[in-house]
Amino acid sequence: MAKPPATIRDVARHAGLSVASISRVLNGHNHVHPDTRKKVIEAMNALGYIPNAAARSLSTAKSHAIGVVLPDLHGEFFGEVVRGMDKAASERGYLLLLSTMHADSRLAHQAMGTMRGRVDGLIIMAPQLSAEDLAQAIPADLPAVLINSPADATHYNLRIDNRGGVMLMVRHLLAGGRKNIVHLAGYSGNLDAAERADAFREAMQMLAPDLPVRIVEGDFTDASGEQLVQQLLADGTQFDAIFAANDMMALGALQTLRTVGIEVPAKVAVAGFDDVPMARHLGLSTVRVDMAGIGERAVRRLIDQLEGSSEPPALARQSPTLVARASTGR
Amino acid sequence: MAKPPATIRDVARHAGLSVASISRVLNGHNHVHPDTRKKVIEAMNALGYIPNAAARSLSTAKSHAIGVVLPDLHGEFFGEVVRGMDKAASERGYLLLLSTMHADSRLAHQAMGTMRGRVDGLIIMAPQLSAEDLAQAIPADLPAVLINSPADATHYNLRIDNRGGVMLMVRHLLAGGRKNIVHLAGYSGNLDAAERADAFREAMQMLAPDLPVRIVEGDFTDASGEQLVQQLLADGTQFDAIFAANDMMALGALQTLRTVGIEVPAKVAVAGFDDVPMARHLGLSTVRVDMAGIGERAVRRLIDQLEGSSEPPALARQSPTLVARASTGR
DNA sequence: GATTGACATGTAACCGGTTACATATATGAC
DNA sequence: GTCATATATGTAACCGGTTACATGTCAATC
Repeated sequence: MAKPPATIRDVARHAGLSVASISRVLNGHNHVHPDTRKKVIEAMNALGYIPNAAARSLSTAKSHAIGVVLPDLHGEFFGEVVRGMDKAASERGYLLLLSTMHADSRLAHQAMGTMRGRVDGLIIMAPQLSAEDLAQAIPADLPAVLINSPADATHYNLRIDNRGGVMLMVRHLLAGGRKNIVHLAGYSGNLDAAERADAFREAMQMLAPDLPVRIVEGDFTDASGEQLVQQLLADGTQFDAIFAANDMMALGALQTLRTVGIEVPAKVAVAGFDDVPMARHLGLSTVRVDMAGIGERAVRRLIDQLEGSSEPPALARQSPTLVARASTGR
Repeated sequence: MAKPPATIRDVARHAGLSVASISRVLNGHNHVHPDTRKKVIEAMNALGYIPNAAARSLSTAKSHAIGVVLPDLHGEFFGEVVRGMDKAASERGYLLLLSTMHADSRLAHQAMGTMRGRVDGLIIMAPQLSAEDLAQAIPADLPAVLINSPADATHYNLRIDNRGGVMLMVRHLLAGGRKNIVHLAGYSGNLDAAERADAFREAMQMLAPDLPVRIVEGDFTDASGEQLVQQLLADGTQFDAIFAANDMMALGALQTLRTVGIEVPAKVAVAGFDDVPMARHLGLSTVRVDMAGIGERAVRRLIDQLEGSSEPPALARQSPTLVARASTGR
C-alpha cells in the first residue's frame, strides 16, 4: 500500500543507467543523448518519481522558496499583496513561505530566524519597526527586499510614493475650490503615516502657500476618524475638506459628518488613501495603491537578485493614482 | 566576510563532543548530562549555529511545513483565513507554504505537486473544483484537510454551516414580519451557493410553509446583485425582503433599491452572508462567518493528524452567527 | 594508424543533519 | 567483588539528491 516513494536510484536501476544521468536529465543539463533522455523520462513516469526537495536543497544549498514576513494586516491588503507575490513567484518557479509578524520586534526576529535555511531570500514588510530593530532582525546572510519599511542602505526597498499620491489628492481638492483642508494623520510610529503628513504639509506649501495647513493625528481606524471630526466640530474649526491618511479614517469621518448632518461633498469634501473596496461602494474619493503590483515587483526583484542579475540596492517608489468619486465633488 | 554557516560538526568540535550529543541536545532527547547540555548550548551560541532545515528534513522525512492551497480569493477572506492558519501553525512550530490556485483543475494538480516533498500535509480550499478533480489533484500520500470543498470520504472537511446560518437569517427576517423573501443565490457551480439556496428553501418550508419561496441566481458579484433586483422590479415581483447569498450581492441590491428610491428597511429588508468589513459600515444585516477560526481549526486538525492523534475523517461545520443591523429593521 | 577532442556515461564523495548500535561509566543489588 | 542495569557518549551508516572527476566511445584530422 504505502510503499516508499521512488528515489533517483530506483529510477536509475529501472532505466539501466546511473544516477548521474537521471540527475542530468532532471536538471536539463547538456551532454545527454536523446535516447537516454527518453529512457529516463519513461522510467520516471513508470515509477511516478518526484525528486525529493529536501535532498535537492541540501546538496545545492538552494531552496527555491521565498520567505514572506508580513505584519498582522487586517483588511484586504494582505490578500492583495500575497496575490501579487504568488503570481511572480510561481512564474519563476518559487514557492512562498509565509509568516505574519506582530508588532513586537522580538517576534520579528524569531519569525525570520525560523525561515533561515528554508528560504533563499526574504521579503519583509515592517512599517511598524524601527530601522534598528529591523536591521537586527534580518539575518545578515539572507538576501532581502523590503516593502514599506524604514530605509536601510543594504536592501532594496519598495515603498508607496506617498508624496506623489498626496500631491495628486491635494491638487484635486484645491481644484475643487476647497480652502480649508484638514489632514487626518495615522499614528506617528507608522512610516507611511509620517510621510503622508509631511507630504501634505509640503503639497500645501507648494500649491497653496496662503491656505492654512491643519493636521490632526489619529490611528488609522475608522473610530479614530469619527472621533477626530467630532473634535474638529467641537473646537469650532472651520474646514471644507477632510483628507485622511487612509480610507478607514475617511469612512469614519464620513460617518460623523452624515450623523451631524453636514452634507458631503456640498459642504465638506472627504478623501482617503488606499482605495479599499468599500471606498467604491461609498463613493469615497481616494488614492489608489496597487498592492498586488508591489508584491509582484518585490518578488521579481528578489529573484533577480538571487539569480545574479543584481542591481545595487535602492529605494523604489510605486506610484499611486487618483480615484475621484462623489465624496469630493459632483 | 561571508564565512560558511556553522554545521553540527563545527559545534561538536568546538564543544569537544560528538555530533550525536549536539543532535540530542537540539532535539531535547533524554540521556544527556546537564553539564554536556550546557557546553553544547554555549558552543552553539558562540558559533551562531542554526541547524540546516534541509538536512534535517532529509533525514527525518519531516518538513514541519504545511502547504496551503487557496483559490484566487478576492476581498478580505484571503487574509482572514491565512491569519488564522498562521496563528495555529506558528503555535505548533510549523510554517505555511502558500500557493494560490486558479479555477483550472490542471493548475490545481500542479500547485499541489510542487509542494510534494516540501510539506508534511496540505490544507486545501477548493469550492470551485468537482469532487473528482479534487480527488485527482491531491497526492495520495499526503495527509490533507479540506476547507469548503466537495465531500470526500478520505479527508477531514471543514465547512461553513450554511444551513444553520441561513436558518438564523430567515428566522430573523420572518420575526421582522417579512412575508415575501427573495433569495439571491450565488452561481450554481459553487458549493456554498448551492447549500445556501437549498437551506433557504428548507428554512422557508419549515418556518413558514405558507409563504412563497423565491430564488434567483446571480454570481456573487455586486453587479449581479444590482442587476437581479432591477430584474425583479421590472418583472413586477412583490417582495419585502432580499436575502443574498453573500454580502457583495446584498450591497448591489442595496445600491439598486437606493437608486430607485425604495426605502430600506421600511419597504424592503436586505440581508447578506459573510460579514465583510463593509457590511458594518453600510449597516447591512448579515451572517457572520469566522474565517480566521476556520483557518485555525483546519491547521490544528491537520497537525493533530500529522502527529498521530488522528480521529477519523469527518465533516465538521463552523457555525456562523447572526449580525442584525439597520438593513433589516430596528 | 595514431592523436585529438567532443560527447556520453558512470563512480563515488559530499551536503548536514539523525539515529541504531556499540561502548564506557556510574549505581545498586547480591 | 561481580553482575545487572541505567545513564552518558561516540561511531558510522543513512536520508536522496548533485557534481567533480574518471572513463569510455566515436569521428575528424594529419
